[in-house]
Amino acid sequence: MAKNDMHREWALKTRGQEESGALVESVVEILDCAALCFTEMGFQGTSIDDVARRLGATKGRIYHYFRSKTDLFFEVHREGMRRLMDAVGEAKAAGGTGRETLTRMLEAHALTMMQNIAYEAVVVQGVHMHRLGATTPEQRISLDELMDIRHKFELLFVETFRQGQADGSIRQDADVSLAVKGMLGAVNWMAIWYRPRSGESPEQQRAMARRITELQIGGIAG
Amino acid sequence: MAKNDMHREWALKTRGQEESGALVESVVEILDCAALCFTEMGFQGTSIDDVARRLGATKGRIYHYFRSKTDLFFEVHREGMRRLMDAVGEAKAAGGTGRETLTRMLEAHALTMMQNIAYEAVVVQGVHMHRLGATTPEQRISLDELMDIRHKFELLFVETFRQGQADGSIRQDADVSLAVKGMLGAVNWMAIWYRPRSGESPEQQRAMARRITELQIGGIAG
DNA sequence: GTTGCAACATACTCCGTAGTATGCGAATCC
DNA sequence: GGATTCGCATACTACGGAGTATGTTGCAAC
Repeated sequence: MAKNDMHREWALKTRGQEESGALVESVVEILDCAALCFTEMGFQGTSIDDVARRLGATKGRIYHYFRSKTDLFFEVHREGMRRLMDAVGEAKAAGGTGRETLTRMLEAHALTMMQNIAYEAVVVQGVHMHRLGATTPEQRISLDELMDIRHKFELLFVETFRQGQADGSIRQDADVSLAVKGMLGAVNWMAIWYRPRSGESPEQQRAMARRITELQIGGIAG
Repeated sequence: MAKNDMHREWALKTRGQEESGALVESVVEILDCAALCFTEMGFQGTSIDDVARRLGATKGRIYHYFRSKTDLFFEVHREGMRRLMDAVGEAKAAGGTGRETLTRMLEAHALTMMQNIAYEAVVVQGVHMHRLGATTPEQRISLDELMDIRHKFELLFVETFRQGQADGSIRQDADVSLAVKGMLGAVNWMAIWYRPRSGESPEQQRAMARRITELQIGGIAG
């Protein structure tokens, strides 16, 4: 029952400055490897030893920082969501019509997906795992929290969509919820097919994000 | 080394008539339960005993028809893809402009997703598992075969898209591959969020399929 | 310079689960 | 009507992998 609880603590603040540097670095390294493993082999398909091997370390190192495999997965998920939230939130902050804002948000979403493909693939997986009934109560709390964030994320888009309908930049006759789910689906699906081509420049990624976004906003009608 | 190979054989013909009825029925029952389990708990999260319990039977019944858990998963995947292919293929067969055809295909895709949500959720999962490196050579062949079908499926849309560009019903300036990936993503994502509301009529489902399709074709611009 | 703790590594335990070997009643064949 | 095969159930094995208990090393503080 040793209360060595550095375990969870750091995750909560997650941003309380440099935090002694080396410590954070070690944790981030674990998260990175875990994200890759989970992405390639799935949650259940990944063993802690797999992650450790990839780290060039052993289980000990991982269990020193994370209570359980599920916790580790959640932390990767959380980090992925945080990056999405940050990018989209910033895009929403700048002004413009609803449609302009929505375009920027979607573009930011797509770009974040591409630049953090491992983390975001885990996020997608986590959403899919949503109805994974059999977990400990403690873990279910974490999962519910993540789903709550997810919901807030979707709400950002819904709000902007409605704002666009109000200012006339977005068509009135659309089912908002369905439209947003469709748009987000198109971008989220990138987690499945997108893999960075070697030597792909940020500018190329940005261009691709713009193109996929533009199609979602403007449709394909000729 | 008993060569009791009813195992795989039936799957290959898969369509050689009623096939003595009761046999097929038993297999289909297994596939249905497996689809539900895989959907709810994921591939690795589902044990053969889980599927058996849901069947009100034991492992024996399952291993009598399927060589391994992976085989069972693939068979569910295959069936899901078959249903998609059938629906979309039929939609493509009827004439019209490229855009009209593409609209019908996408609608059929969406509707099939809704009406076979368990199977199609497994399909989505299977696509995600694509790069599951560590399988037996035999299973990798199955997986590659499924990915090939998947690719052909996407090709159906790409062809129609190009046809639409040729006949002027679809804008010329779009990146075809990216556009199709986006559209399919929007619909595939339904596997994540869509669950049939109790008492939902086929007509309501059809309406939803139409709406989400129309948004993908026409965009949201006001 | 020794006490203490952080940051791991090593060496286990223990249980769930895939796969197998075998049993067994009922239908089918000859 | 005996033999054989089908369609499962039962009983077992074997192993991988999550989690734990316990070292071990280095740095920091005093």
